[in-house]
Amino acid sequence: MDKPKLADVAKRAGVSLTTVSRVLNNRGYIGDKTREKVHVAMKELNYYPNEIARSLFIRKTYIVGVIFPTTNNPFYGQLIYHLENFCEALGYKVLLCNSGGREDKERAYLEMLQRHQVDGIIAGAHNRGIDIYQRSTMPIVGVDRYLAGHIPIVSSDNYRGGVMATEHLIDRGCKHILHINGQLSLETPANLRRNAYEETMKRKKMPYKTYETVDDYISRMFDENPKIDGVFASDDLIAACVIREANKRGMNVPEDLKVIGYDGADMTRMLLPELTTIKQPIKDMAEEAVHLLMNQINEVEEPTVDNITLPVQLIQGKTT
Amino acid sequence: MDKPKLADVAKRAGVSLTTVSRVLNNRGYIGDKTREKVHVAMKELNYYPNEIARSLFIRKTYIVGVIFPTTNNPFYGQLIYHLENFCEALGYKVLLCNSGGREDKERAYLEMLQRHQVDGIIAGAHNRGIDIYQRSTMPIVGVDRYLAGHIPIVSSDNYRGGVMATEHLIDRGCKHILHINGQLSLETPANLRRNAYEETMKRKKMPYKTYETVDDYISRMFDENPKIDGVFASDDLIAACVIREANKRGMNVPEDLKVIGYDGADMTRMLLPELTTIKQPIKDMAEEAVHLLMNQINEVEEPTVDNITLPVQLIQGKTT
DNA sequence: ATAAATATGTCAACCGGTTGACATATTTAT
DNA sequence: ATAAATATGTCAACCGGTTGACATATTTAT
Repeated sequence: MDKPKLADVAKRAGVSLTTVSRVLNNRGYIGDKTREKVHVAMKELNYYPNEIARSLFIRKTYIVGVIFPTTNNPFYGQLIYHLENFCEALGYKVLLCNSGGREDKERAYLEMLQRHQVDGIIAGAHNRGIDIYQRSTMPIVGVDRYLAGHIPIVSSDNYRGGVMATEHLIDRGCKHILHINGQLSLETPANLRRNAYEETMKRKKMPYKTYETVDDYISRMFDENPKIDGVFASDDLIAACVIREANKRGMNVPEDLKVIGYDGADMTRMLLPELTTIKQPIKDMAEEAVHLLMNQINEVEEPTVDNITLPVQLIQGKTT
Repeated sequence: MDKPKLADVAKRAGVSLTTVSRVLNNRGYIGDKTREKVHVAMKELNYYPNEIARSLFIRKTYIVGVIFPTTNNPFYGQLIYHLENFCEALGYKVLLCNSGGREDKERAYLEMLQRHQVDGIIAGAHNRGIDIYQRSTMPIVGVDRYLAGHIPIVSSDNYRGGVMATEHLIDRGCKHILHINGQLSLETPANLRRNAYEETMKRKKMPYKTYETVDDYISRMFDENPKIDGVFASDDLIAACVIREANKRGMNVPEDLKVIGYDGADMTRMLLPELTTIKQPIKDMAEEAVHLLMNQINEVEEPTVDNITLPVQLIQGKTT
């Protein structure tokens, strides 16, 4: 009743262990009839080779660890979907880690992944100061996160996106544009959106102010800025909340208030197609991330940390 | 430069392999100073025990395979998030499989998971006729999918939800209510929503018709039913598309057309809070699925297939 | 003072595969 | 006719841990 093993297959097929192994791995000489016999035996026994045993010997698991805050989010959900797809296409499996933004969980996951001998890690969940990233010599790629000096990053052109969003609102006639950003302490390239906003406003000699997503930042923003007529939200979910709050306060979008979001994930665009947003090339980012990781895993040249920045795109909706 | 192994730790700490193993697994007698020495050596070497080797011996991987169409969807994204969380809390890791609705991929994933010796599988991606489910004796739980006779299913009360949605539209005064459903061939408990719709309409002696999500079903629906004034969509994404199309055709929601969706995932409710919907208890479903799986893994009694059905809830928005 | 508990060690077998060395028998090519 | 290629086998070592049996030395409890 135990799982059949290679020895069981060999016995049933009337051949040696080595022969079965040869059939399995397609190496050495094997006659057609023998190969057939082995296959029949495997089928009859419902045999699946034990990858754990194989992994142990070849010292390679073909598993990639993927650490992000959560799959329960249009951006990450889509990114992870594509990451998994690209990995799968190359014969790699994905161990999913939802850090939920908690440093202790991220740390625990990193340790777990090392114990599990994953071949590499793709992460975008960094809470500063996780030294494992520093120490690690394992292949790692960061998505939209600075993890450690030697770890390459894939991100989209956040600065350009920030400029595009801000200039777009200005072009549409907004005079009092505010920005909402995630926590500055996260040290992500996404902070460039904020820099872009602030520098663009400065250049245009317009007043600017950034709110961070803490507590009741949305109602505070409205209360403190009665003349507000434009909001650049650093992601689409925030933009949706801003629109909701504006409506609650009797403001019409886009007449009284123009709102532009950021990310442009598939699901967001399905559910809220009217939202103007800066669309990140999520699929391309996933592809590049997997590509960079594979380069490291297969030790393809590149001793240089080559960060990759992909272009963004303004999607004109009806909220601006 | 190779990864340190248990023998390296033993040598550095000046103890035997057995002693290190005892420290690692907390068995047998170990003195405090010895334990300390071993820990120091592990830290100095940056040693992580090789779980692959351990798994091979104990014949258990603490990995659960999770197969769903995609993480790029509010419902599955949330479900998978919670599944991963509950697994993690119990010391299990998740191998993520996005089948993309393709039978060949699902089949390949199932085989891969068996080779990888996962302790169990949670799946909700079934394209009929995957015999591996039938043959398998491995712990499996289905979420909203009939996989095989002996595989327990977790789902929400789809029939009740269908009745609630339909009666709600009737209560709001709709006379010509249509339903949009996924493919009937999928044999999912979600088909009960359709049954509920059709039976409720029949009971009320009202005309009914169900469209399946193929080709340009939405415009066809509008074209073929000029008097349409209510739509019960079997998920929120479809509902969003219906609303968009209605607006395009100059119909106002909810004045001219009332629309109710299904699922009520977190992200949908953030992006489209005005949508009336039937909310599934996604987190609870995840919890039950993991619970049922653990029962199987740990061979807790229950030879009976106990399917679990959880209650749904109507969320009144502004689209009905 | 002595038995029991504690602390550590050595040794060998095992988990389920892979691989290289070597042997031998049968085909195939020149 | 003979060398090379093909087909299969046996054997042993290995991947990096775990575990049980057994031995011995030191503490602790009665």
